[in-house]
Amino acid sequence: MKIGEFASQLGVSTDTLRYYEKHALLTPSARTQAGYRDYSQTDLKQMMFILRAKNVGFSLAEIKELLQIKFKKHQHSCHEVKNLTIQKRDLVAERIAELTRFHQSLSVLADKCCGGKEPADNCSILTTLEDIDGLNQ
Amino acid sequence: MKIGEFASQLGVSTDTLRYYEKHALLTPSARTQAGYRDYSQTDLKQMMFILRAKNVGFSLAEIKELLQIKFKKHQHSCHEVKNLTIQKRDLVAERIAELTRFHQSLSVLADKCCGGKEPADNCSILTTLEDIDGLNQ
DNA sequence: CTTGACCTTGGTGTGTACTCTAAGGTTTAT
DNA sequence: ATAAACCTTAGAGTACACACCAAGGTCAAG
Repeated sequence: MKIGEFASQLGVSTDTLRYYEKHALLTPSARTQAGYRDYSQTDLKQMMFILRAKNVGFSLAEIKELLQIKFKKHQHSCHEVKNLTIQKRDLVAERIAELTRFHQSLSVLADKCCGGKEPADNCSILTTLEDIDGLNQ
Repeated sequence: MKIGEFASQLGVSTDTLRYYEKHALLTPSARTQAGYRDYSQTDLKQMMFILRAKNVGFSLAEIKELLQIKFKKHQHSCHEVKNLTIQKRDLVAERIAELTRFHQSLSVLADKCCGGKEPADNCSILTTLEDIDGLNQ
């Protein structure tokens, strides 16, 4: 399968596939005589693995690690895989916590402001940001 | 106040201050005869405004907008300011929702895996990612 | 045999918020 | 007088995940 068909089957761009190849995530198993990339069913499975891993939040670098484990499963332990997963989950949790603090602060700000048509001279949002730390203790 | 002292008072780097100046967030009110940046108390207040806005999750681009409003308050309305705040809050909420989905999927994956020392040949995390969509419907 | 659709490589651009470097000028203390 | 510590500019590098472009080769249809 040439790159164009492969890409449209997966709903990604050909640029993405070349990018993944450059970063050693997916190298097509063959090339045609003309030098065209020739993707196989195995490549399809691997690409689906990559897309699923992306869907659960893994970065490409992390997916690369997962693939290396997947290629040599008996040289790696469940422990390793679970660790990667948990580390990622905890990182995501931290980010959620940070964004939640943002959300909270923004809600407080928004609630303070009337949101009317009048000039912003006494806008509570601006004055709160100007004043001595009302938000972050 | 020269840039070094100003920076250490605020807990930021001199690079950051030059960066903010380049991006029109904070231009020191004066220069010394030698061409050194000379920051005033007003600059200090403005920088604190910027840092507080960052602390509630605004990006530098958004802070720039806020500053432009702040400089000419009577030419802008509360409505504008509140809109910026609410838009940001909603964007943050979307990002939280996405990360929460990631967190959920990663938790499901982690719970499936024993995490033991045995080889990863039958690791549930890997097989789930290999198998036909078990996670994303 | 030519047109159009596809493919190739290599390189550049995007957005975010800085960080670092090089090559040089200034200030302060000894 | 000179060393240390500061300052200046312009420009390059970082991470992430691609998108876009140019110049050219290949392939199938009419």
